[in-house]
Amino acid sequence: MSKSKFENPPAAAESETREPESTLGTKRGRKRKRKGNGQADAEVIEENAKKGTGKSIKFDEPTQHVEAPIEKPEEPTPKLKTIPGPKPQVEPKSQPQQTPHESAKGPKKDKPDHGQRPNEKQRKKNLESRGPPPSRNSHVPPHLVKKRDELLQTRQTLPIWPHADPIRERLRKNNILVLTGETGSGKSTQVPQFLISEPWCTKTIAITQPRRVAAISLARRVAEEMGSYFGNQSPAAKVGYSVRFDNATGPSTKVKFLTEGMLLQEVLRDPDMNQYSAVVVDEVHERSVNVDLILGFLRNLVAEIEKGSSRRKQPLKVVIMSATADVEGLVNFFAEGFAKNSGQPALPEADKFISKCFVEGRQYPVKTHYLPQPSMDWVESALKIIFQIHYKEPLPGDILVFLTGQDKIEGLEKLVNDYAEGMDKEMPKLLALPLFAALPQQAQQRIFQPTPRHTRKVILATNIAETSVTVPGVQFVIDCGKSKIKQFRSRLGLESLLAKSVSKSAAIQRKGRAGREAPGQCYRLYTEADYKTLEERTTPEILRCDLVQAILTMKARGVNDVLNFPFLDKPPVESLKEALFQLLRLGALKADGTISDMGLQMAKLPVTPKLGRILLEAARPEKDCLLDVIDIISALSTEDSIFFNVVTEEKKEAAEEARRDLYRREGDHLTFLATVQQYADEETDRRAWCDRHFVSHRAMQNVMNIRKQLRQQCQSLKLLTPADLSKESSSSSPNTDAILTSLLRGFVSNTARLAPDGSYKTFVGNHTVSVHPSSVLHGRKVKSEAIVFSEFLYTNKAYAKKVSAVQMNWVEDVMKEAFGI
DNA sequence: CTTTTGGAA
Repeated sequence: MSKSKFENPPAAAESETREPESTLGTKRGRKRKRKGNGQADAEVIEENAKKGTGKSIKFDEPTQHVEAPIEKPEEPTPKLKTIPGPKPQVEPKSQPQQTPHESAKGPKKDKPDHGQRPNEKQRKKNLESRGPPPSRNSHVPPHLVKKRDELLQTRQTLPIWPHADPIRERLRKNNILVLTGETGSGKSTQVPQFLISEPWCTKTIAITQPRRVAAISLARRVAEEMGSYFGNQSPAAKVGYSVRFDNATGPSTKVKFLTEGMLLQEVLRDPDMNQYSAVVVDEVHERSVNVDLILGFLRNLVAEIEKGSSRRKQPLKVVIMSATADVEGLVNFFAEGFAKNSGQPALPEADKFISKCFVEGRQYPVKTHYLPQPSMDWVESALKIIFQIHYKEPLPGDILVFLTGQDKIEGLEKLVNDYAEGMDKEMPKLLALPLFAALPQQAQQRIFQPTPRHTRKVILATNIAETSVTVPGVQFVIDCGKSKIKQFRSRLGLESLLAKSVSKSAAIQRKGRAGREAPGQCYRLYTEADYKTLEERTTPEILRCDLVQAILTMKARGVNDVLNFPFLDKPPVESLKEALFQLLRLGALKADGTISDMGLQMAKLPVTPKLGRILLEAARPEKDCLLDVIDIISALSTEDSIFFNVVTEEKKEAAEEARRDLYRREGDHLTFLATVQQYADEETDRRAWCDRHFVSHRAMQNVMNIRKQLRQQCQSLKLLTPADLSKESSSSSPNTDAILTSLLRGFVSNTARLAPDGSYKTFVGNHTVSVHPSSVLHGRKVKSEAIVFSEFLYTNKAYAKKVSAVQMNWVEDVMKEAFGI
């Protein structure tokens, strides 16, 4: 293999065909590549398990009895990972057996690959030099060894395989490696295995993932490839994972996949990351807030170790893995850390400290089509193109349509079905399948069922199909070029959710979805000129979100000077300051800006700072309503909505009737409390209870997991004693005043008063806000003098979501306390 | 009169 290629990403080699994208770290960075199909299957399995559709999942019954005092809680949650799925076999991220020679390279290229991959001879040579994996573990059962040896062949065909030795060499020389690996390169599974027997690798290797399902399925795959036990199957297991609700690591764990949030949580206890010899940060191009924080912490830590000012004396190896070819931003980012050390204003030769590596991926070519004219109505344009494809192109070949949201999806679904009815009976049929996160799990699963004979699937999806779900069998992508984006306006304390044009990198990502299994085509519902005007990158989340949580995370980990934290993209100073004030108002910071005891407690709770503050408030003796508030916070923390969203008028009335005993006149929060408590009290058949009440079983299972975790966490923070839990009886009526005033303490700025014209105006900023139609308070004839709400969201207008009625004097009291007026 | 998508001892 050529050394020069290794050190230099082949930027020059791809000039014309390369779609511009080279500003990660300096400008914007965002997702582009995705997982292999096999992994997607695993994701489906895990997803299925997570959402709890599988009948085999058993949840712990509610704790009416005394719960054993928790020293070391043993597996608080069901073992999702071992649930047998329809296809338990996890495939590698790419399917090399299907791409013998004609695959094109990378989603951004339409032309075939010319000799980037090493030839067979080189590959053989690499194998010889490396030899078969050592089989010193004779106690490992034969079936694991057999599986490992079978998988070895597949591993050797991965594009990353020949890079093994260079990667090892680079990391011996330098502590930091920036690795670009395109879709299907195999980096996530192979890199940890390349490093595990290095001389410096005396401890564990951590690999972070943005999503839980990915962490679990990758860990399972790597265990198989290594011929090792997995997770906590055996104390000898060398591969494990750690995600929320599920820690499967043991004393022998050498390779540990974990979510980004989990690593951050570990940093809280162990800022020097002493348990690790290496940290591999995967999927950096997705630029989640957590990944940005991790990169900042790592840069600080590595620089301190280098300087000798850290308590840690052993080196920490860091591998940054991204799907985008833009290494320079990341290299410069880390080089700055070293430059600061040496007191130099400019970077010394960055290459002396930081290595680079580029690994090609595996993708089939995808042909792009644009509209000749801009379209006013892209739902209609999509409809036309669906049928155009259907008439013109032979089966098989499913169509994936990217739309903005549920309403558009349902609209187009109906249109497709209507027009399909009028088709010639001889024609292949069309099967329209919606796909969005709020869709019940069962309906989501339909995209994985085999296509019926003589039928073409049309999957109508949100951007869930961009990263989270890999839809199989897609040969045609239709991309409307828009997606809904959440943006936080820190000045107004308001979030907006609006459809905006996607970035070029997102458009490329969507297009790539057509080239996973065979050459494909992508129809963009806009003109080529429009494409050229798109932003290069999706704005990183850290520039779009409320920074309160990120800053508390930093403060709790010893970063006091937040304004000088090494951000890959630095948010505006005003937003940072606004978040600092917010934390001060919540009592998480002292006046000098350092973290308070309360702030530390909040940082240890797995909820947003506002919700954490509410829990602490409820624990105060004056309020003494923590258990009830935990129930409410659990319901607020789940991503799925508890109450099914009913469409038709009759169903709406039926739901209203069925939920009558849950609804509370005080508002949504106490309605949640009643729902959680009744669900928890239901001991015979919770699923049936949910069906009767038009409540989402999946959401409630999630709520119960969070509730359990919060109860445990509150115990270890000494907010709850085992005695509290034992004397609990949900028959006693809740102290609603205490609950609502506790909520107010966290949601100080989420309050509004009734104006003479019948509208609500926020206390802070005097903005008009409407009660969201999903609230039980929506459309009330008698309005309360003031409201508190959990979310403040602008869509068609500014809405208050999850709303409770409160007394004016309560609001005034809490404002005095928070603002010190 | 309504809901992009991930994530947390």
